[in-house]
Amino acid sequence: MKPKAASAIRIELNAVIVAVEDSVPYLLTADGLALPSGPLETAHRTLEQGLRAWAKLKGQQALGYVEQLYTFADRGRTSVGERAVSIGYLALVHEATEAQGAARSPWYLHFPWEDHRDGAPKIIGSLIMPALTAWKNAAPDSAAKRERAERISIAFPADPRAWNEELVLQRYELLWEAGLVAEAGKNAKNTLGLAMPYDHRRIVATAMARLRAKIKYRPVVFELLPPQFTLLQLQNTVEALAGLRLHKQNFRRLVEAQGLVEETGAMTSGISGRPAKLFAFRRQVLQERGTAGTKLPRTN
Amino acid sequence: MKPKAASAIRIELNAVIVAVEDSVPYLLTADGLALPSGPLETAHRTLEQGLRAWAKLKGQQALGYVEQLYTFADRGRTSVGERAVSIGYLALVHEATEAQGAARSPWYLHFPWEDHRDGAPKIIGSLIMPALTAWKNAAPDSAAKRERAERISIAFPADPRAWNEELVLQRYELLWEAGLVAEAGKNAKNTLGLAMPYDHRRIVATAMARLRAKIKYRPVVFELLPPQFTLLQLQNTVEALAGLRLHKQNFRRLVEAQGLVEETGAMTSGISGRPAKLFAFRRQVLQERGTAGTKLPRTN
DNA sequence: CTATATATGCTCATAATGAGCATATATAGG
DNA sequence: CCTATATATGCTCATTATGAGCATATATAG
Repeated sequence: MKPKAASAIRIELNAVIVAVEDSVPYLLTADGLALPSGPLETAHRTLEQGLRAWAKLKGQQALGYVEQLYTFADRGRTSVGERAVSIGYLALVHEATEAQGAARSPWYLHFPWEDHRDGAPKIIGSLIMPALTAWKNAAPDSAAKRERAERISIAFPADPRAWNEELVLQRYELLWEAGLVAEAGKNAKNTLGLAMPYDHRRIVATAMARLRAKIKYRPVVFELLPPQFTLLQLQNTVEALAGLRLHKQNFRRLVEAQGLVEETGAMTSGISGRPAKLFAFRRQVLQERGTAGTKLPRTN
Repeated sequence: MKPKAASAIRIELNAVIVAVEDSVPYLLTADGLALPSGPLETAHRTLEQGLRAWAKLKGQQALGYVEQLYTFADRGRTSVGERAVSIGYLALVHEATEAQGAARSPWYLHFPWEDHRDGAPKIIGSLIMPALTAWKNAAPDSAAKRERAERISIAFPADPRAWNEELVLQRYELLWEAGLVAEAGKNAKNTLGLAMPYDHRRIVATAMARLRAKIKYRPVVFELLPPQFTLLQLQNTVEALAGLRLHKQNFRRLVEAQGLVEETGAMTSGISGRPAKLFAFRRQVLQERGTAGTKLPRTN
C-alpha cells in the first residue's frame, strides 16, 4: 500500500547539539544558522542510532548524550504547502569533541533575553516590556487583554525572583505572537535576537527549556564537561545553561550530598587563586537510582 | 522531490487514552486491545489538533488533556520489513466522558507488577524475581552479569521503600529482555500480564511513566476527575495512577498548600462516614505559574 | 609583601517533609 | 437509642532540606 503522491510526507531529523565552553553555551549549526538535519535513514534500527551514525558521518565526533525532544509537524513550518515532519533531538557534546569545521553559534545570541547571570538583560526593560504592553493593549476585547497580561507577567515577571528560567518556549511564543521575532514574518516589527531558518529557533527554545528542566533532576551536565573538572567549572556550566547565578557554597553542598562526583586526587595549578580539587563524575549514579526523588507523601 | 517508493514511510498516531473510575485506571482500546490509532491527517495544522479531531470523529467525547509522548520508529515495530513511524500521545479523559462503545481495559491487567497499593504484588516474589535471577545468571560474562544484577535491583528493589514507581518503562524492558512478556516473541517463556498488539504495551509503559512523573509537578490529575470531587477521591485517583498508598493528612496539606483546589460549599451526602467537602480545581493555577519550583540553589 | 582571586569549612534561621495522635460526624444494624 | 464502622479534619513534633552569609585557607600577579 504505497502512499499517494499527494500525501507524501517528508520525515527529517533535526538535532540541537549543545556544547559549553568557558561559560558560553553554543549551538552547533549547519549552513546559514540552520540546525544540522538529515533525512530519516531507513537503514538504522532506531531513530537515536540513526542520529548518532549521521552525526559521525558529518564529521562530528560521537555524540555524548542524545534524547528525543519532540516531533514537530505544524503545517507550513518550512516552505508553504509541503508538509515536513521533523523529529527533534537534543544532543550534548564535550567542548573538546566539537570543532571539526562545524560552525557554532552562542545560543544567547538567539535568545538575548534569556541570560540573567548579570541581572535581567536591559533589552527586557527597554524593548520587550514596552512592546509587550502595547501588544496587550491592542487585544480585541478585555478578556483577551487580561489573558495577555497574565501571560506576560508569568513569562517576564516584574519581580526578578519570580523569573522562571524554564519558560523558554512560552517566552519565545509570546514574542512571536507579539511580532517581536523575525520568524513571525510580516507581523514582525522590531526583531529581537538572531533569527534562524524555518522554525529552528522554536526547536532550539524547546531544547533549552528541556535542558534547563533536566539539569535539576538528572546528571546531564557532565556530558558537557571534560572527564576532570573543578566544582567551579561545573557550577559555571550549570549557570551558563540556566542563565542564572547560583549560591556557591550551597551548590557544592547539593552536588556533594547527591554523591554526583568523586575526588580524583589531582588539583588545578598555574591559575590565579587557590588551587581547586579536580573531580570526576561518578558514572555509577546513573545505575544506582533510576530517578531522583518523589513529591508525593508516600506512606511506608 | 518525491520520496522513492522504496523509502515510503507510514506515519500514524497512537493514543494512550486514560480514564480512572473508582480507583481503577483504564486504557481506552480499539479492536483486539490495540491502542486507538489513525493516519496522520494532513488536513490539520498541528498534530495535536489532528488527534483531537480524530478522537471526536471516532465517537469519543473531546479529549481533556493531550500531550505528545514520543515518536517510535524502531524497525520491525509492527510487521516485518515495513517501517512505520508512530507518534504517541497521552490523553486524559473524565470517567463520564469516555464510554460510547469504546472498549476499555484496566491498565494493571497489562502491568500487574506495577500496582503496589496493597503492598508488593505476590507475582514479583513468586515469578518475576526467580525468573530475573535465572536470566541474570545466564549472562555471557561476569560484567554483563553485574550489570544485569544492578538493573534488577533498581527496577525491583528488595527494600519496598526503594520502589520507584516511575520506572515503568525500565521494568517493561527488563522483563522483555528476560523473555517474560509475550511480545518478546520466541524468546518469551513465562508470560506476565495481558499482552497487546505490536509494540503498544511498550507505548503504554512510556505513557504510564510519563504520567506518574507528571502528576508530581503539574496538576493533570484533575483532568481525570469530575468538576467537583472530595479530597479522598482526588487522593484515590493519584494513588491509582502511582500504584502507591499516600499519607492522607500530608496529602491534603500538600494539595492545600499549593492552592490547587477551592471549596465549592457543597458536601457529599448519603454515603457512609462523615460527609466530605466538595472541592473544585482552581483552573487559575494553570496561568498563575508556569511550572512549580526549582532545585538549583539560586542566589538573589 | 600586598592585592586579588579562588577554594572550603561551618553556622543558623526558616521552610518542607514524614509520621502519627486526637477528635468530629456520618451511616448501618441491632 | 446504642454501638460498630467509616470517613473527615485539626494539630503536633522530629527530621531534613534550603537559603544566606561569615570566616578562613592558599594560590598567582605585581
